[in-house]
Amino acid sequence: MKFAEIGLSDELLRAIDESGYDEATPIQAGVIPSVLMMRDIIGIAQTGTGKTASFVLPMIDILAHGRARARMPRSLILAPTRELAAQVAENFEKYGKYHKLSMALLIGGVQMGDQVKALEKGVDVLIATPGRLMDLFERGKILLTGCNLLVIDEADRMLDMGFIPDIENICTKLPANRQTLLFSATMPAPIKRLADKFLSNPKTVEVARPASRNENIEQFLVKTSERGKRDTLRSLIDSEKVHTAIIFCNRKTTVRELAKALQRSGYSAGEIQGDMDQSSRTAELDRFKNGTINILVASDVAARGLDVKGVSHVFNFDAPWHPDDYVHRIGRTGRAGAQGRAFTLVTPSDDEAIDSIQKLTGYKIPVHGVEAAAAETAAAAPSEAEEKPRRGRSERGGRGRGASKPDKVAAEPVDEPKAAPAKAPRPRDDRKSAATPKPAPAPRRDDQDGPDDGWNGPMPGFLSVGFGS
DNA sequence: AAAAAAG
Repeated sequence: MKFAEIGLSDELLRAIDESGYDEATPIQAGVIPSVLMMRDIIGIAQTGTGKTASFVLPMIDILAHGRARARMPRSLILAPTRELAAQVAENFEKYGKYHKLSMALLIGGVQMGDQVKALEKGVDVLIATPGRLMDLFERGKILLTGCNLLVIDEADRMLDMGFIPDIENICTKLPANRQTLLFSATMPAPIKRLADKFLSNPKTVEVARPASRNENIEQFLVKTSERGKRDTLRSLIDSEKVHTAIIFCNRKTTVRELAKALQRSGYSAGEIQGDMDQSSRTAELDRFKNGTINILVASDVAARGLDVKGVSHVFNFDAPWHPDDYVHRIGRTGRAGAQGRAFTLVTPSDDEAIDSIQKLTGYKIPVHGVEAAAAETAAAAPSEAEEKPRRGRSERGGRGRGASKPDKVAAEPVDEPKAAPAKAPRPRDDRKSAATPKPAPAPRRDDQDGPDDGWNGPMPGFLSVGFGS
């Protein structure tokens, strides 16, 4: 469905057009008309499906008329992390450029002064993380009685982070006859209860089944050892022709150490994790988005919802403890129709985690063959001083259970690589390693995602075998 | 087991 047929204003259509969009995604086609008719919505979708625009666009038109009063925001969007809140704000700026809507972004980690000032002037759109919102509310800086539109974004993540009581609290402070939109990638029971309690006669729009496999993402397990992880990762990065990658670790300390190690090895890498102050977090994310760095080492702060265009690879340096996190992490690639590859380093102690991931997704992730061998070589002759070889040790995972069960064979062929558009060339990465010259990064569009935002996926020239379970 | 979010 075309945006022009969806019932949006001309000014908005112009902004959409200038952002390079024409066709609405399924979630947008399902949600936007109903929001314009003032219905409550339950949207079951992950980001990358165009979910954010599905509420931002109609909100801009709904809020186009009328005027905000001091301390009385007209609408409220709740997001679980600061980065996601900022991302929503960027969308309002992009699509609202022909409207004069006022907006405030209320997130922690930054000075309150500007936020309070904006509130005093009156805002049409308030975008907030729960903590800072509650804080300012309790200080009497916000009145929610005039807030007729509420969006709860990434509700399942809010649940994971223990925000549900806050959300309920906030809901009771809004007028009862408001419009409420709730978005969630999955629908666990507590979220259903929340929806039953605070939405009236909602329309449910579902575009991707939770934990269903995104066919655009090729997944692999890479067997390694605790000690061999860094070398395994480096050889993977080198052999994979990485354009842009996010590397997930389970711990903030691991994030920091790995980012440093990669920098020392000459990679153009940065980090993002919750112990960094907000300005560094934002700065690192910007460097990644604008191509100054092409590798971002991250904690799960970046696992969900983060929308960076054209991420070609996700590496799980650590297998995530919770299977849900796996789904969210790999979802940072293969977005908006592009192809992506996701590699998870597994050590023998990760068997359980991998089991539960495979159970959740119903997909047996093939083992990547070549790198496992490379890891053993690497472990026997580490390139970095801190990685002492430890000999005479079995690198075999799975306690031999699955080793004799090579059921799945060849990796699926990569789909026809899409030609990348030749505009906005990214800065080159500056790896110093001359032995393995990096391919020039594909050009990248920074303004939006889109199906043409691809890169040339390498054809895997190896066999994969099944992982024992 | 960790991370995130208020400070």
